[in-house]
Amino acid sequence: MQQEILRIEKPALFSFRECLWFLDRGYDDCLFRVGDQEVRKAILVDGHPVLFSIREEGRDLVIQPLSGRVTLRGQSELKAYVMEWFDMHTDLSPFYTLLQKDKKLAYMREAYTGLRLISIADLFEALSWSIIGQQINLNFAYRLKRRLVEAYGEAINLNHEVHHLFPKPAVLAVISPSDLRSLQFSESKARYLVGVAQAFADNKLSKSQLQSLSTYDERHQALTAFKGIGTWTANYVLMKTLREPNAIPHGDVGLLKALEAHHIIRERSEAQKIQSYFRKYKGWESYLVFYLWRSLS
DNA sequence: AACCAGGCTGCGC
DNA sequence: GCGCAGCATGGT
Repeated sequence: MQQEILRIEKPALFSFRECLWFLDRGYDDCLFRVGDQEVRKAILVDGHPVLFSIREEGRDLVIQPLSGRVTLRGQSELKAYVMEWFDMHTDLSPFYTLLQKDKKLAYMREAYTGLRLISIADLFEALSWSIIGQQINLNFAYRLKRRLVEAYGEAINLNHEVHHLFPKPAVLAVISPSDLRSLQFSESKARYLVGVAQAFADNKLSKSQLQSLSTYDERHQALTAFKGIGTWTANYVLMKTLREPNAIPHGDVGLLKALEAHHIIRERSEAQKIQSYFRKYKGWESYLVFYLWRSLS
């Protein structure tokens, strides 16, 4: 059953190719598949699993549902999802003006033109992913995520390809942390993950509840109240899911590495220097972090 | 073979 | 309030 395609007009300073490049930068992410000119992904739309592809066509991004039934409401939901995934609402030009003034980073304007801060729209997925990624190298982190997703997530099969959705909180809320030990999660990491899943299942934590808080500090605090969510994780999620423009995952090893590589700091302990550097990017801190991450690949 | 990876908690001081 | 070991495993 071929379904109706959806179109989104691309904003200025948007490069689908740069976004795809970032998605496919050498890690084994199990939640989408990047092809030559397109990406395929499965998500829950209007309560139903839907597999879709995104490609470019002239001035538009074209979304093609590949399996699953998309209702009329689902269509606008799917469009909204894609716009959020690639941060298509933001006007990047103020950020590029700031970059231009920065001798060390001005090259990024040309090198990464149109790269958008790729989001993780789902709060539970973002928290799980950042808990998984704590302290270990990214290859290992992606492997852990794949094991978790393949063990507990729904799957859509199409043309001998399996497309997974991230597990629902309700599913992970009722497992035992020791079940995750066999996937090579550490004991504490397994506890954090199940604990967060239970918080979602018990409705003690949700994206909308977080969004209803009025200040950054309140949102940050609401997150760090849970075991396993420290300041790095909270800021990572505020950046990737809540799209806080001034979120900085302080202490992030990748960020520190990139700052060293650009001779912005000499040592990783120079917190003051980092703070004053970011002051020049007020309102665009998270974009700066994202572009610095991009520079590592 | 140590040492570090997209950190965090719990402990001792 | 601050420093530090321990965590599971892979890569260098």
